[in-house]
Amino acid sequence: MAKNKAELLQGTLDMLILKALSLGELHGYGIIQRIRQLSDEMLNVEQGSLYPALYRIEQKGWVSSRWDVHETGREAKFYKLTRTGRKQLETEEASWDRLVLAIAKIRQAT
Amino acid sequence: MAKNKAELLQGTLDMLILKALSLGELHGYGIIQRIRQLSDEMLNVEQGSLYPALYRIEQKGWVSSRWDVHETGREAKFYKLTRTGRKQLETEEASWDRLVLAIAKIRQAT
DNA sequence: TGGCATACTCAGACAATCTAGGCATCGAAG
DNA sequence: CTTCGATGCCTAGATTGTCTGAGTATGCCA
Repeated sequence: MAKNKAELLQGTLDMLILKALSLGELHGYGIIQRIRQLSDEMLNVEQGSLYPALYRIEQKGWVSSRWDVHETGREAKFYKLTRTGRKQLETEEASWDRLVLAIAKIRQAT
Repeated sequence: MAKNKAELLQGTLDMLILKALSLGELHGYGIIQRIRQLSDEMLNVEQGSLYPALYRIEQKGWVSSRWDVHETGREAKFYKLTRTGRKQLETEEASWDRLVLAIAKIRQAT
């Protein structure tokens, strides 16, 4: 908050990653690009944030990964949403909606 | 996130405190109650979060405080939004709106 | 050949919140 | 009258998540 650079709030990154992967298997670097692009450049995830988050998320079983070569001939680690991950995404989206609603209520108070 | 207890996201607390105080001078304990009440019990700020936050916010000049006795006869420290604090609230609300918008964009992607 | 975008990883710093205590007062219930 | 919950303030420490900044490596293009 308080800066006008695209900043994340703690706790939203997992949801964004899961959402990005819900649109299809992707490698780490691609996740960053997809998030940036989908948010109209408003959100920018740093590599130093993403990879630890991916590791954390994989440990929890929400995504699975495999090394592969993509069309450009380069190697990359591809991440895929698991069934648990999809459920988790729904949970996090619901939490997010609740939070947004709660804050909206407070904001409209006079 | 991920728990269904009322949880805060880092970065939102300052905004909530400032918003609560924008409705009128109030003491610490009252801020907690006001936030809980306005959010329909969805948001619950812990004392251990609030008081350090108030201290931080006062250092930044966004609120001023004074000890006083309220109608019940008890002493309490009353906090009041400063002019800078009011500006800060606007800034934070704008940031929040941007974030909500950005995440909404990502969420609606198919 | 150099530089840029791509791609992964790790170490360390930092900030904000939470847990879990401490202290004190007041009113109501037993 | 004493105990207990609600009110009210404060602090220490742990935890967590994100960031900065660094390193490594590949492929492409000028």
